[in-house]
Amino acid sequence: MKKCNNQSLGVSMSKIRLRFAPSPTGYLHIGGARTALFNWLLAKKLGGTFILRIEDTDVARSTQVSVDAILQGMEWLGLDWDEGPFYQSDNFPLYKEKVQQLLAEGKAYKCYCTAEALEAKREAALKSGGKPKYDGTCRNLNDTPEDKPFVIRFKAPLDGVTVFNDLIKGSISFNNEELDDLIIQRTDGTPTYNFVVVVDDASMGITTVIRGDDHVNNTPRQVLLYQALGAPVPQFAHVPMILGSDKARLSKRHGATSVIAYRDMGLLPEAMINYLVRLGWSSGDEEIFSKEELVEKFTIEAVGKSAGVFNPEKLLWLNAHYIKAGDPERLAELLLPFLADRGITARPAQPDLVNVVKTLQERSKTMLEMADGALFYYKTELEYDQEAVQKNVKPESSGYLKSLSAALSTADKFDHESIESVFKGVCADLGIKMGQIGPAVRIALSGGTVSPSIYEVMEVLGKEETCRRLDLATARFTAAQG
RNA sequence: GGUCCCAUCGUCUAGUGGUUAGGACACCGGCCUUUCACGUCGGCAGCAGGGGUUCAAGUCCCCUUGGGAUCACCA
Repeated sequence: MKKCNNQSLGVSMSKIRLRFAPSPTGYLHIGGARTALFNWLLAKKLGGTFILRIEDTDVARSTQVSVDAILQGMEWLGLDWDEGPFYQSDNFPLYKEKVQQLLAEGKAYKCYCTAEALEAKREAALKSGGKPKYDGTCRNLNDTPEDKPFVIRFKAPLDGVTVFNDLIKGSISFNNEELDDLIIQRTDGTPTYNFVVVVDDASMGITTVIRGDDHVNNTPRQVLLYQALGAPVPQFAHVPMILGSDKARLSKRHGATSVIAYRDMGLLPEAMINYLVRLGWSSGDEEIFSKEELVEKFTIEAVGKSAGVFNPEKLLWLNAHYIKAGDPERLAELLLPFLADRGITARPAQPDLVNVVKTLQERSKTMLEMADGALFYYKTELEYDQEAVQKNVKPESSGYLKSLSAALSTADKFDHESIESVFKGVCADLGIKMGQIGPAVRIALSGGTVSPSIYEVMEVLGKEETCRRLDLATARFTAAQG
């Protein structure tokens, strides 16, 4: 067992509390899933608490559909939470109270500037090369026009430096003069994001905030807010972004970005977890990690600082690995919906799906591929690949198939070994080599030139069905050759 | 543009002053083989550039370049 460093020891002793706080304005995407995973892993590793909080203060953009999609994504990945889901929309009274507190303490003020005026000033500043920050017009207003609409701004310090030690990126500092007086309550009385996050993280006792890189610039404002509220400042860990192959931020252009879309493409959740964690984190030269191993080995300090490019090929490789290593019974269950999409709506009795899966595990990169590969087993009437027939079926093929079928039908056992020995016996009797009969047999059994091993297919199909397909092909090949 | 962050093969990464710069995906070739795969063996390929510090720099410092994030009454 490795020694803990002081930092993680300190965290674990104070019972770490983490949260994942997505906003319900879309599905759970790759980046969010990884952030959730890192939170989950650290909570599990340190015996802490993982909280799910839905950031729905933007009532206009938040939807229940998105909430459901996020929950579904979390569930698929197996990222369960200890508390929540909490909804920020349930906490409006608390935010109101905290705003009043800051107002009473002179740490916030009412601002009567209109959005239009602000926008104009911002544009002017930008045009003249200045900074587009709030100019502080209402900061020291004496006469307050009570009848006009207003927002409430946080009175940020004008000078000094705000520093925080990021668990991933190290020390990050900002000059306070770069920060302006951010709005904490809108004209309509609803609170804004930066304020709400702080109030919630403080009231929920969050000790460590793991979130996307895109929040680093918000962090100094939030630190200031914690201080103004008299709350302890949590530790921060900003995980780098995930980029597309063009090094631009991952988006729809780069293919599916919802984790559920990957499920529908035939990915296994353990492959997704494994891929996501390795994108930005590593443990020596290891590539394959079970969740249990991750819980044991993961540390937030080992997460890399730089953005990573999403690589679908590697994801696919991991998926192929987990399919190969997976439990056939479970894979059979997971295969059902993909078969249903292909017209096999009920779980077929014959041939046994688990046996079918076993023949396909080593040759499927996705469950979707596996479903495609499984189809021929369940077709009563195969369509032969014409090109394959032309190339591989010779005038003598029908005779070979007939002999094979006859020999097979008298076999007392029908396992891999006995099938092989009968097969070889037939070849010897006919004085031919495997290559002279193999392709035609494969077409007879599967309809094409690509399938699992012939012996395996025969075994799974069973004697009766094997002979039926062989006989059927004999007839059809004969007919085709006239 | 301001601010903040980042920089090892095409990609994900190991590396914490002394290494023939390691692994993985992808790619290429050999082997295995009744097909497709799996597997296996081998190959290609990298420290962005420039200055320092040091006996010694991928590793420390500075600059340049490049990339990203962010500058809302969104989150």
